[in-house]
Amino acid sequence: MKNNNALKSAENGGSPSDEAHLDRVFHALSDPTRRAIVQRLSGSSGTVSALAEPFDMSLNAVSKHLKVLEGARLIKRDIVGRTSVCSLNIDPLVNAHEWIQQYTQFWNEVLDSLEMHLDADAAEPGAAAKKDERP
Amino acid sequence: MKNNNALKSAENGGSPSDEAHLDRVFHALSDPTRRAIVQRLSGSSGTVSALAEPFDMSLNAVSKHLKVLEGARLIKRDIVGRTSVCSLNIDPLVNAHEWIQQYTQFWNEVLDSLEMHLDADAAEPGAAAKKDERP
DNA sequence: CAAATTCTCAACCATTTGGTTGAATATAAC
DNA sequence: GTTATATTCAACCAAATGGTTGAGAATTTG
Repeated sequence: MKNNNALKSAENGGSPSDEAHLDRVFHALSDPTRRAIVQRLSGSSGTVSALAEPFDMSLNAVSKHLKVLEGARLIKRDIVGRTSVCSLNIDPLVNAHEWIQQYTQFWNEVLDSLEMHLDADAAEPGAAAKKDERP
Repeated sequence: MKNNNALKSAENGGSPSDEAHLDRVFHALSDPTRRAIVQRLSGSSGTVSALAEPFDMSLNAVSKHLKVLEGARLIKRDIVGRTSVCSLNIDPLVNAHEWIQQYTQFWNEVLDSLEMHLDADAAEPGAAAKKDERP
């Protein structure tokens, strides 16, 4: 198993009534503005007005988006003076990631083993694990 | 890089006006009924009524959910006689997976390298890249 | 052909969503 | 203390969502 750091943190802080939480996380990610905010916050944290600046909508609209992200626990806020600084929390992303991986992983294994059998140069066993070493 | 099969198929068939497609995929996954259907279909394909059977809602409601999943290209339908058989298409799942991975991956690397420094038995360099080879 | 099965389409309804504007709150600066 | 800045709250609105029921359309069965 890899990525166990994130997995661990997801187990700890990331499962409050699991299904409903996944609802909120996927819903939060279903909007392009909110995905852009996540993207932006993956670089560095920022205040509400800084986050709102690139978007062609009112500050209030962005504030609402931030509340949706906060509801999904994708961001946390630190109140600094009169500004509130938002930063990314990847735990719910890991939850979503894991949910999706249940299904992609199985099929990737099927396809990988299929390709292992179809590949002409797959003579030595165990080649499927080092496929990307081929330039 | 591994799992390049799914990555490849995602590049080919999975990017039609990318952003809007991600909207639809994440939205499709934000509903528990639809996630259950995806889960169910990951086992085997099924007709509309077979898929509707476990749920406490009308057949029509499930039909709508299937249409949402179809709109996100998460399922495809094969009309067999008077039944339509739905099956899973993981390409959009891989797209979503990749989007999320942009952010989880970076932090996993940070955390992994942090753990590498904290772990007592992390003496040899380059260990972070082969963590999952450890049984 | 008639009847039953499988599924979609259309209309309707309550609730949520994503946006707006305007007022209110709290902190910082003058 | 007054004014400017940063942010949220409240009300409102159009559109989308998730569900319902009832009427078709297509296919299989009797």
